Amino acid sequence: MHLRSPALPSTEASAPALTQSLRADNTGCPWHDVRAMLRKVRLRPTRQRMELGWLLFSKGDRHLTAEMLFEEATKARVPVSLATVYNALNQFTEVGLLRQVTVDGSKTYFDTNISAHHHYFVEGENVLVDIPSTSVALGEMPTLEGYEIARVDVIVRLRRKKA
Amino acid sequence: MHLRSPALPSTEASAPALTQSLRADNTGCPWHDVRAMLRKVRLRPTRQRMELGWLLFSKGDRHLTAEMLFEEATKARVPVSLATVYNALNQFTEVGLLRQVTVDGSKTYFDTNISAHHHYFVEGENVLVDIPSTSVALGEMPTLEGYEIARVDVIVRLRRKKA
DNA sequence: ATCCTTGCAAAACGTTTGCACCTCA
DNA sequence: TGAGGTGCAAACGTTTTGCAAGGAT
Repeated sequence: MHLRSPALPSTEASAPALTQSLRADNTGCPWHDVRAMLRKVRLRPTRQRMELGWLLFSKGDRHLTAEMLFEEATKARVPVSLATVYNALNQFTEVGLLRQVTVDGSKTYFDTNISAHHHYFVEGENVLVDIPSTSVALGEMPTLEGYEIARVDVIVRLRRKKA
Repeated sequence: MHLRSPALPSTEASAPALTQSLRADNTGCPWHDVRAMLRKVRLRPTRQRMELGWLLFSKGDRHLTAEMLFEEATKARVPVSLATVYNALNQFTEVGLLRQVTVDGSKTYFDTNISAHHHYFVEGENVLVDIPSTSVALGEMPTLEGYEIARVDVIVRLRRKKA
Protein backbone atom coordinates (compact mmCIF):
# COMPACT_ATOMS: atom_id res chain seq x y z
CA MET A 1 0.00 0.00 0.00
CA HIS A 2 0.91 3.65 0.35
CA LEU A 3 1.20 4.02 -3.41
CA ARG A 4 2.18 7.49 -4.34
CA SER A 5 0.34 8.71 -7.39
CA PRO A 6 2.29 10.75 -9.94
CA ALA A 7 -0.59 13.21 -10.14
CA LEU A 8 -0.35 14.02 -6.46
CA PRO A 9 1.91 16.77 -5.23
CA SER A 10 4.76 15.48 -3.13
CA THR A 11 3.88 15.68 0.51
CA GLU A 12 7.31 14.67 1.66
CA ALA A 13 9.16 17.64 0.27
CA SER A 14 8.04 20.50 2.47
CA ALA A 15 10.15 22.11 5.17
CA PRO A 16 11.30 19.65 7.81
CA ALA A 17 8.71 19.33 10.53
CA LEU A 18 11.43 19.64 13.11
CA THR A 19 11.46 23.36 12.60
CA GLN A 20 7.84 23.74 13.65
CA SER A 21 6.29 24.91 16.90
CA LEU A 22 6.99 22.39 19.65
CA ARG A 23 9.72 20.96 17.56
CA ALA A 24 11.82 24.10 17.48
CA ASP A 25 15.48 24.47 18.42
CA ASN A 26 16.64 23.16 15.09
CA THR A 27 20.39 23.47 15.06
CA GLY A 28 20.97 21.31 12.06
CA CYS A 29 21.91 18.32 14.16
CA PRO A 30 19.00 15.92 14.04
CA TRP A 31 20.00 13.90 17.06
CA HIS A 32 20.20 16.96 19.16
CA ASP A 33 16.81 18.07 17.85
CA VAL A 34 14.95 14.91 18.67
CA ARG A 35 16.54 14.78 22.07
CA ALA A 36 15.52 18.38 22.73
CA MET A 37 12.06 17.68 21.44
CA LEU A 38 11.65 14.72 23.76
CA ARG A 39 12.98 16.65 26.70
CA LYS A 40 10.51 19.43 26.03
CA VAL A 41 7.55 17.06 26.24
CA ARG A 42 9.02 15.18 29.18
CA LEU A 43 9.50 11.85 27.49
CA ARG A 44 12.71 10.03 28.22
CA PRO A 45 14.99 10.07 25.21
CA THR A 46 15.30 6.33 24.83
CA ARG A 47 17.00 4.84 21.81
CA GLN A 48 13.69 3.73 20.30
CA ARG A 49 11.96 7.07 20.73
CA MET A 50 14.99 8.87 19.33
CA GLU A 51 15.10 6.66 16.26
CA LEU A 52 11.36 6.81 15.68
CA GLY A 53 11.35 10.56 16.21
CA TRP A 54 14.08 10.88 13.67
CA LEU A 55 12.27 8.72 11.14
CA LEU A 56 9.06 10.67 11.68
CA PHE A 57 10.25 14.24 11.74
CA SER A 58 13.30 14.48 9.52
CA LYS A 59 11.50 14.09 6.23
CA GLY A 60 8.89 16.82 6.12
CA ASP A 61 5.18 16.34 6.61
CA ARG A 62 4.13 12.73 6.57
CA HIS A 63 1.09 10.55 7.07
CA LEU A 64 1.99 7.21 8.51
CA THR A 65 0.32 4.23 10.11
CA ALA A 66 1.99 2.26 12.86
CA GLU A 67 2.65 -0.55 10.43
CA MET A 68 4.29 1.81 7.94
CA LEU A 69 6.59 3.28 10.55
CA PHE A 70 7.42 -0.18 11.82
CA GLU A 71 8.38 -1.33 8.32
CA GLU A 72 10.42 1.79 7.81
CA ALA A 73 12.27 1.21 11.04
CA THR A 74 12.89 -2.39 10.11
CA LYS A 75 14.25 -1.41 6.70
CA ALA A 76 16.47 1.15 8.36
CA ARG A 77 17.81 -1.63 10.60
CA VAL A 78 16.35 0.06 13.66
CA PRO A 79 15.42 -2.71 16.05
CA VAL A 80 12.07 -1.84 17.57
CA SER A 81 8.95 -3.83 18.28
CA LEU A 82 5.55 -3.05 16.83
CA ALA A 83 4.14 -2.53 20.31
CA THR A 84 6.76 0.12 20.97
CA VAL A 85 5.89 1.84 17.71
CA TYR A 86 2.27 2.00 18.85
CA ASN A 87 3.33 3.24 22.27
CA ALA A 88 5.57 5.92 20.81
CA LEU A 89 2.96 7.11 18.32
CA ASN A 90 0.32 7.35 21.03
CA GLN A 91 2.65 9.15 23.41
CA PHE A 92 3.77 11.58 20.72
CA THR A 93 0.13 12.25 19.95
CA GLU A 94 -0.74 12.80 23.61
CA VAL A 95 1.89 15.48 23.98
CA GLY A 96 0.92 17.15 20.73
CA LEU A 97 3.84 16.19 18.53
CA LEU A 98 1.55 14.23 16.21
CA ARG A 99 -2.02 14.42 15.13
CA GLN A 100 -4.25 11.45 14.53
CA VAL A 101 -6.25 11.41 11.33
CA THR A 102 -9.16 9.01 11.11
CA VAL A 103 -10.06 8.20 7.61
CA ASP A 104 -11.80 4.88 7.28
CA GLY A 105 -11.99 3.13 10.57
CA SER A 106 -9.62 0.33 9.71
CA LYS A 107 -6.29 2.11 9.96
CA THR A 108 -5.17 5.03 12.04
CA TYR A 109 -2.93 7.58 10.37
CA PHE A 110 -0.55 9.85 12.23
CA ASP A 111 0.22 13.24 10.74
CA THR A 112 3.50 14.97 11.52
CA ASN A 113 1.95 18.26 10.49
CA ILE A 114 0.24 19.53 13.61
CA SER A 115 -0.82 22.90 12.25
CA ALA A 116 -4.41 23.58 11.22
CA HIS A 117 -5.09 21.98 7.89
CA HIS A 118 -7.30 19.44 6.20
CA HIS A 119 -6.86 16.37 4.05
CA TYR A 120 -7.48 14.77 0.76
CA PHE A 121 -7.99 11.06 0.96
CA VAL A 122 -7.55 9.16 -2.27
CA GLU A 123 -9.95 6.24 -2.30
CA GLY A 124 -8.50 2.97 -3.45
CA GLU A 125 -4.97 4.18 -3.01
CA ASN A 126 -5.34 4.99 0.68
CA VAL A 127 -3.09 8.01 0.49
CA LEU A 128 -3.51 11.11 2.61
CA VAL A 129 -2.46 14.49 1.24
CA ASP A 130 -2.50 17.79 3.06
CA ILE A 131 -4.75 20.57 1.88
CA PRO A 132 -3.19 23.92 2.68
CA SER A 133 -5.47 25.53 5.23
CA THR A 134 -5.80 28.60 3.07
CA SER A 135 -7.58 26.57 0.39
CA VAL A 136 -10.59 25.77 2.50
CA ALA A 137 -12.83 28.49 3.75
CA LEU A 138 -15.06 27.23 6.52
CA GLY A 139 -17.98 29.46 7.23
CA GLU A 140 -18.95 30.43 10.70
CA MET A 141 -19.52 27.27 12.67
CA PRO A 142 -22.48 27.18 15.02
CA THR A 143 -21.51 25.67 18.34
CA LEU A 144 -23.88 23.96 20.67
CA GLU A 145 -24.58 25.59 23.98
CA GLY A 146 -22.26 24.43 26.73
CA TYR A 147 -19.78 22.99 24.28
CA GLU A 148 -16.74 24.36 22.55
CA ILE A 149 -15.05 23.31 19.36
CA ALA A 150 -12.05 21.11 20.01
CA ARG A 151 -11.16 20.68 16.36
CA VAL A 152 -12.65 20.64 12.90
CA ASP A 153 -11.68 17.81 10.62
CA VAL A 154 -12.33 18.09 6.92
CA ILE A 155 -11.66 15.13 4.67
CA VAL A 156 -12.13 15.52 0.96
CA ARG A 157 -12.50 12.07 -0.53
CA LEU A 158 -11.13 11.88 -4.04
CA ARG A 159 -11.57 9.21 -6.62
CA ARG A 160 -9.68 8.83 -9.86
CA LYS A 161 -11.58 10.53 -12.65
CA LYS A 162 -12.53 8.10 -15.37
CA ALA A 163 -11.42 9.21 -18.83
CA MET B 1 -22.63 4.66 25.90
CA HIS B 2 -24.72 6.73 23.54
CA LEU B 3 -25.51 9.18 26.31
CA ARG B 4 -27.72 11.93 25.10
CA SER B 5 -26.81 15.28 26.57
CA PRO B 6 -29.63 17.58 27.60
CA ALA B 7 -27.83 20.47 25.89
CA LEU B 8 -27.90 18.75 22.54
CA PRO B 9 -30.85 19.17 20.23
CA SER B 10 -32.79 15.97 19.79
CA THR B 11 -31.64 14.22 16.67
CA GLU B 12 -34.33 11.61 16.85
CA ALA B 13 -37.22 13.98 16.44
CA SER B 14 -36.93 15.10 12.82
CA ALA B 15 -39.17 13.92 10.01
CA PRO B 16 -39.14 10.15 9.63
CA ALA B 17 -36.37 9.13 7.30
CA LEU B 18 -38.79 6.89 5.47
CA THR B 19 -40.16 9.91 3.69
CA GLN B 20 -36.83 10.73 2.10
CA SER B 21 -35.50 10.12 -1.38
CA LEU B 22 -35.00 6.40 -1.94
CA ARG B 23 -37.22 5.71 0.98
CA ALA B 24 -40.28 7.35 -0.51
CA ASP B 25 -43.75 5.80 -0.91
CA ASN B 26 -44.66 6.50 2.67
CA THR B 27 -48.26 5.49 3.05
CA GLY B 28 -48.31 5.53 6.81
CA CYS B 29 -47.95 1.79 7.06
CA PRO B 30 -44.38 1.10 8.15
CA TRP B 31 -44.30 -2.52 7.08
CA HIS B 32 -45.41 -1.64 3.65
CA ASP B 33 -42.77 1.09 3.51
CA VAL B 34 -39.84 -1.08 4.48
CA ARG B 35 -40.97 -3.78 2.10
CA ALA B 36 -41.24 -1.22 -0.71
CA MET B 37 -37.88 0.23 0.23
CA LEU B 38 -36.23 -3.18 0.08
CA ARG B 39 -37.89 -4.04 -3.20
CA LYS B 40 -36.63 -0.80 -4.69
CA VAL B 41 -33.03 -1.63 -3.90
CA ARG B 42 -33.46 -5.28 -4.88
CA LEU B 43 -32.89 -6.80 -1.47
CA ARG B 44 -35.17 -9.63 -0.46
CA PRO B 45 -37.58 -8.52 2.24
CA THR B 46 -36.57 -11.10 4.78
CA ARG B 47 -37.87 -10.94 8.28
CA GLN B 48 -34.54 -9.71 9.66
CA ARG B 49 -34.08 -6.99 7.08
CA MET B 50 -37.67 -5.86 7.57
CA GLU B 51 -37.27 -5.62 11.33
CA LEU B 52 -33.90 -3.90 11.13
CA GLY B 53 -35.18 -1.52 8.46
CA TRP B 54 -38.08 -0.68 10.69
CA LEU B 55 -35.84 -0.07 13.70
CA LEU B 56 -33.53 2.07 11.62
CA PHE B 57 -35.91 4.20 9.63
CA SER B 58 -39.03 4.69 11.68
CA LYS B 59 -37.53 7.03 14.25
CA GLY B 60 -36.09 9.94 12.30
CA ASP B 61 -32.43 10.55 11.64
CA ARG B 62 -30.18 8.31 13.67
CA HIS B 63 -26.52 7.49 14.14
CA LEU B 64 -26.02 3.89 15.11
CA THR B 65 -23.26 1.36 15.38
CA ALA B 66 -23.84 -2.30 14.62
CA GLU B 67 -23.67 -3.05 18.32
CA MET B 68 -26.27 -0.40 19.14
CA LEU B 69 -28.69 -1.72 16.55
CA PHE B 70 -28.10 -5.25 17.74
CA GLU B 71 -28.93 -4.27 21.30
CA GLU B 72 -31.97 -2.42 20.18
CA ALA B 73 -33.18 -5.43 18.24
CA THR B 74 -32.54 -7.66 21.22
CA LYS B 75 -34.48 -5.35 23.52
CA ALA B 76 -37.31 -5.29 21.01
CA ARG B 77 -37.33 -9.09 21.11
CA VAL B 78 -36.30 -9.25 17.48
CA PRO B 79 -34.23 -12.39 17.09
CA VAL B 80 -31.29 -11.53 14.88
CA SER B 81 -27.59 -12.31 15.04
CA LEU B 82 -24.85 -9.72 15.20
CA ALA B 83 -23.42 -11.00 11.93
CA THR B 84 -26.74 -10.38 10.24
CA VAL B 85 -26.85 -6.87 11.64
CA TYR B 86 -23.45 -6.21 10.11
CA ASN B 87 -24.54 -7.75 6.84
CA ALA B 88 -27.72 -5.71 6.72
CA LEU B 89 -25.96 -2.45 7.59
CA ASN B 90 -23.34 -3.03 4.93
CA GLN B 91 -25.90 -3.97 2.33
CA PHE B 92 -28.07 -0.96 3.17
CA THR B 93 -24.99 1.21 2.83
CA GLU B 94 -24.03 -0.32 -0.51
CA VAL B 95 -27.40 0.49 -2.01
CA GLY B 96 -27.39 3.99 -0.59
CA LEU B 97 -29.97 3.67 2.16
CA LEU B 98 -27.37 4.44 4.81
CA ARG B 99 -24.20 6.43 5.01
CA GLN B 100 -21.13 5.41 6.94
CA VAL B 101 -19.56 8.00 9.20
CA THR B 102 -16.03 7.41 10.42
CA VAL B 103 -15.30 9.30 13.53
CA ASP B 104 -12.57 7.75 15.58
CA GLY B 105 -11.36 4.61 13.94
CA SER B 106 -12.67 2.25 16.57
CA LYS B 107 -16.36 2.20 15.81
CA THR B 108 -18.25 2.64 12.57
CA TYR B 109 -21.40 4.71 12.71
CA PHE B 110 -24.24 4.40 10.23
CA ASP B 111 -26.30 7.48 9.51
CA THR B 112 -29.90 7.15 8.34
CA ASN B 113 -29.71 10.68 6.96
CA ILE B 114 -28.26 10.26 3.49
CA SER B 115 -28.58 13.88 2.39
CA ALA B 116 -25.56 16.18 2.28
CA HIS B 117 -24.72 17.29 5.78
CA HIS B 118 -21.94 17.25 8.33
CA HIS B 119 -21.53 16.19 11.93
CA TYR B 120 -20.77 17.25 15.43
CA PHE B 121 -18.98 14.63 17.43
CA VAL B 122 -19.09 15.06 21.17
CA GLU B 123 -15.85 13.81 22.64
CA GLY B 124 -16.16 11.64 25.69
CA GLU B 125 -19.83 11.02 25.07
CA ASN B 126 -19.32 9.52 21.64
CA VAL B 127 -22.49 11.03 20.24
CA LEU B 128 -22.95 12.14 16.67
CA VAL B 129 -25.27 15.03 15.87
CA ASP B 130 -26.20 16.33 12.44
CA ILE B 131 -25.20 19.80 11.42
CA PRO B 132 -27.72 21.22 8.98
CA SER B 133 -25.89 21.60 5.67
CA THR B 134 -26.85 25.24 5.50
CA SER B 135 -24.81 25.99 8.60
CA VAL B 136 -21.49 25.17 7.04
CA ALA B 137 -20.16 27.15 4.14
CA LEU B 138 -17.33 25.33 2.45
CA GLY B 139 -15.29 27.54 0.21
CA GLU B 140 -14.22 26.50 -3.23
CA MET B 141 -12.42 23.21 -2.95
CA PRO B 142 -9.34 22.73 -5.10
CA THR B 143 -9.31 19.30 -6.70
CA LEU B 144 -6.20 17.49 -7.77
CA GLU B 145 -5.70 16.92 -11.46
CA GLY B 146 -7.12 13.63 -12.65
CA TYR B 147 -9.26 13.22 -9.56
CA GLU B 148 -12.79 14.18 -8.67
CA ILE B 149 -14.41 14.77 -5.33
CA ALA B 150 -16.37 11.75 -4.15
CA ARG B 151 -17.51 13.34 -0.93
CA VAL B 152 -16.52 15.91 1.65
CA ASP B 153 -16.75 14.92 5.29
CA VAL B 154 -16.69 17.57 7.95
CA ILE B 155 -16.56 16.57 11.59
CA VAL B 156 -16.68 19.26 14.23
CA ARG B 157 -15.32 17.82 17.43
CA LEU B 158 -16.93 19.33 20.49
CA ARG B 159 -15.90 19.13 24.07
CA ARG B 160 -17.89 20.16 27.09
CA LYS B 161 -17.05 23.72 28.04
CA LYS B 162 -15.66 23.96 31.53
CA ALA B 163 -17.48 26.41 33.72
C1' DA C 1 17.92 2.58 43.48
C1' DT C 2 14.05 3.72 41.41
C1' DC C 3 10.98 4.36 38.00
C1' DC C 4 10.21 4.09 33.14
C1' DT C 5 10.53 1.66 28.83
C1' DT C 6 10.94 -2.29 26.00
C1' DG C 7 9.75 -6.67 23.79
C1' DC C 8 7.18 -10.49 23.37
C1' DA C 9 3.11 -13.01 23.44
C1' DA C 10 -1.40 -13.07 24.47
C1' DA C 11 -5.67 -10.67 24.78
C1' DA C 12 -8.97 -7.50 23.26
C1' DC C 13 -11.74 -5.29 20.04
C1' DG C 14 -14.78 -4.56 16.08
C1' DT C 15 -15.69 -6.71 11.96
C1' DT C 16 -15.79 -10.43 8.34
C1' DT C 17 -16.18 -15.07 6.68
C1' DG C 18 -17.12 -20.25 6.00
C1' DC C 19 -20.45 -23.31 6.14
C1' DA C 20 -24.67 -25.95 7.35
C1' DC C 21 -29.32 -24.95 7.69
C1' DC C 22 -33.32 -22.35 6.55
C1' DT C 23 -36.57 -19.30 3.73
C1' DC C 24 -38.36 -16.52 0.45
C1' DA C 25 -39.95 -16.03 -4.52
C1' DT D 1 -36.95 -26.02 -5.87
C1' DG D 2 -33.19 -23.14 -6.02
C1' DA D 3 -30.87 -18.78 -5.27
C1' DG D 4 -29.94 -16.38 -1.59
C1' DG D 5 -30.14 -15.21 3.62
C1' DT D 6 -29.28 -16.53 8.34
C1' DG D 7 -26.78 -17.99 12.54
C1' DC D 8 -23.05 -19.59 14.76
C1' DA D 9 -18.38 -19.94 15.60
C1' DA D 10 -14.06 -19.33 14.04
C1' DA D 11 -10.90 -16.19 11.57
C1' DC D 12 -9.31 -11.68 10.85
C1' DG D 13 -6.47 -7.29 11.22
C1' DT D 14 -5.47 -3.73 14.17
C1' DT D 15 -4.42 -2.10 18.53
C1' DT D 16 -3.72 -2.77 23.56
C1' DT D 17 -2.01 -5.01 27.64
C1' DG D 18 0.54 -7.98 31.24
C1' DC D 19 4.68 -9.06 32.66
C1' DA D 20 9.67 -10.02 32.99
C1' DA D 21 13.96 -8.10 31.57
C1' DG D 22 16.58 -3.97 30.43
C1' DG D 23 17.73 1.07 30.45
C1' DA D 24 17.49 6.01 32.05
C1' DT D 25 18.16 9.57 35.79
